[in-house]
Amino acid sequence: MRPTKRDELVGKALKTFYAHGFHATGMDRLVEETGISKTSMYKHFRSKEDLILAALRLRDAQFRDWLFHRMAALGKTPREQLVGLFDALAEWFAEPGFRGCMFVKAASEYQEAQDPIHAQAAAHKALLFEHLHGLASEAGARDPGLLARQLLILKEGAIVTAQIEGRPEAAAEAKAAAACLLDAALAH
Amino acid sequence: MRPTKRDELVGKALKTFYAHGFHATGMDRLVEETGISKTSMYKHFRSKEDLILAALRLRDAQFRDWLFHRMAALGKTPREQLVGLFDALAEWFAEPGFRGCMFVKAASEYQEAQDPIHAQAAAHKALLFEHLHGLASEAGARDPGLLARQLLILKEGAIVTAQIEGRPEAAAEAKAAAACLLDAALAH
DNA sequence: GATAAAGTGAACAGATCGGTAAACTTTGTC
DNA sequence: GACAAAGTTTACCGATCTGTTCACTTTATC
Repeated sequence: MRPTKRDELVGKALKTFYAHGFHATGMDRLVEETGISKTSMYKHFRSKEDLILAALRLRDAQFRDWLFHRMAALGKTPREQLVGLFDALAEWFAEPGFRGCMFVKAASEYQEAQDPIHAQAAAHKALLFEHLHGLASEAGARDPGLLARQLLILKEGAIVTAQIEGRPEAAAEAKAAAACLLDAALAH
Repeated sequence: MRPTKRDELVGKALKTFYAHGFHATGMDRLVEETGISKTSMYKHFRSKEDLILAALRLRDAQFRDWLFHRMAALGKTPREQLVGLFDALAEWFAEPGFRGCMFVKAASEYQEAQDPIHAQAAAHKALLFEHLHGLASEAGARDPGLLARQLLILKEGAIVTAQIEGRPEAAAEAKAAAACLLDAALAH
């Protein structure tokens, strides 16, 4: 099973949505940038919303896969992995195409919590929490749920800061804050 | 000098942009919701972009005014004021119309750093930093710049988290993390 | 009470929006 | 090599987008 046109479409749509936003990207622009006919697009997806949802699913899979593997590579112990989260962020911020978190943008443009697009963004964040919660438990944190949530707050804050202010150093600042939290949560 | 039509327009445009987003809000919708004629709008502002910029200026003034006064009321010492930031956030998150940070949304929809809208969002964040930097200095922090940046990262993360996941508790979680950072930065 | 500023409604550009229709061509499979 | 699936081009639909034009009415001021 080679990559189908459908996969190609979703992949390129993801890039375009990420680079220019959802409302700002029209279907005609996707035709130009992907070289795929509009008729073909609407054979795969009933609506623009469906295409956006597919793009977000792909992004979720790609991002979690990348992040969790990077964290595992950057640290042996659970604690080192949690710190590694912020080293991974630093690598991401340094990439030329970095534009912030796609799910924050999605939830930003589709604000109603009932909206499927917003819901999918929230689901992505929930999956990140699960992973960090597991690591915090393994690390022996006093309150692993709280620690995971606080680390995720630092993560979201660093991403937003890096994007708006163009300050990739936010990753290092968040990392230092995370170390402080870990010291307090893992003291015994 | 009573409130002019212009101020009324900017105020109502601000609410509509905040509730529904920038690209998703057309000028015709603003005509409906404000009751102000389109002709009149374009007499005050040459373009939609100019109106957005005016709305963001108003938001910046309103938000900083509210936040800094709330922080001052919630704490006497500089340290208490910095903690109060997160109590103020909790109050904001509990408001019915809470939709996250307007400037994050603006920078999200207008991603190019050169874009005037994006630049204005960044300017707002810089003003927040200035204020916190001053307080951190007064509090006697070892590295007041770093502390201010870390507290702002917590603030941005809490806002994004509260909005996407609908979890206003993020304010309290960020507050606990901030207390940990303050303990470490102010130890002598 | 005349005058000018400010605001109004309605119609209209020209472009773009999401989405569809019909007729045709490529591609892979048995 | 027949046949179906998948993809193509082209034109089109009605709605909406930002922005303009024009003729008219309200409002405040001296």
